[in-house]
Amino acid sequence: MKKITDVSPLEAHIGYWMRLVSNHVSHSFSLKLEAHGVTVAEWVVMRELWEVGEVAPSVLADNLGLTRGAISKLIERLVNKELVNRTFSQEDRRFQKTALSPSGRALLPRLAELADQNDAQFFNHLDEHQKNDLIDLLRDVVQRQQIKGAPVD
Amino acid sequence: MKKITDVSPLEAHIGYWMRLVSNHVSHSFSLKLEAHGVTVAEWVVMRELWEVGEVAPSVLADNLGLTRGAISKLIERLVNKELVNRTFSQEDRRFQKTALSPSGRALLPRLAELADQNDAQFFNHLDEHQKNDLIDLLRDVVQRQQIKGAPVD
DNA sequence: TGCATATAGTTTCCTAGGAAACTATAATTT
DNA sequence: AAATTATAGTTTCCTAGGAAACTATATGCA
Repeated sequence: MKKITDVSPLEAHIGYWMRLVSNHVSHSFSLKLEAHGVTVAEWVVMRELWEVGEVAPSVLADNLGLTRGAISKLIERLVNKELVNRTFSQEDRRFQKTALSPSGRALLPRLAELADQNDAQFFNHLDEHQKNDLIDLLRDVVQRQQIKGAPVD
Repeated sequence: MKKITDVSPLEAHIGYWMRLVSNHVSHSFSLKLEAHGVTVAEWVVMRELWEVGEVAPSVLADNLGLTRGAISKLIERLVNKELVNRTFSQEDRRFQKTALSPSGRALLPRLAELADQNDAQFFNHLDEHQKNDLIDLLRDVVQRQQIKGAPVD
């Protein structure tokens, strides 16, 4: 029987171990990106722009699960680094479009390579079967919990 | 063969899915804790104090992988909420000891229950075998990567 | 004893994102 | 046409943690 003051060990929770691993995967990646002067959030935005081409900041916010304030500041940073170009609509002056600049497009595959390396560093000791099972399991959680967006940090 | 501008899909990375799930597990837990006026970082500190009893802030910092500045502010917040007691050493006035207050000790099992519920919400559709395999896999990564500390956010 | 060094903890500065207030622009309603 | 409402994006305020400077205290060594 379970006493009311029973406290289960932290290590009994899957979420505990997953956060511990995930934090380090993310931190390790951020160190790799740092050499290129890019943060993880900036990488995520750039990667999304690589995928979708030229879009409004609000679309990025929706796709990535960020607020508009956050995207606004991220775009600002990326424009300052000349990795993203911003163009303003003539017809409706509320609208912008953002897209990777030539240098952003040139840099992205190199950052993607770092992402590959980072994932390999943490998970390549698993065989293909284990990796697929794990991804399936995580995808299943995402689907069950109706998780939207992308992990930005 | 691999062209230099090939960019692997985000969804191919285990780290991507793990971060996505982990962010939501953590966020969901933070919402549960919010009802009790406690943040995830505060929970982690309280949970550690439950484990180790009365210790110096620096020990908490080491155990949890936080900086001393961060622990200092966390302790301050927890003391203000009267969940933690702080005592100053007479022999060596540089030293403090921190411990859960009576109300902190009373609250902790209820928070632990929320942690159990949260983990269940995300992972209880897995059978015991799957859960154990997953924890083993994550533990193995932690061990291989020499990961120390605890996930605080 | 006195000065350099080590230690414990705090404070300041910086960065980052969310919430909400705000600005600018366009569309809709009356 | 004027006023209201909706939309896109920005700015401000707030919180939080890391890095590093800083304070206070104690120890070691000359």
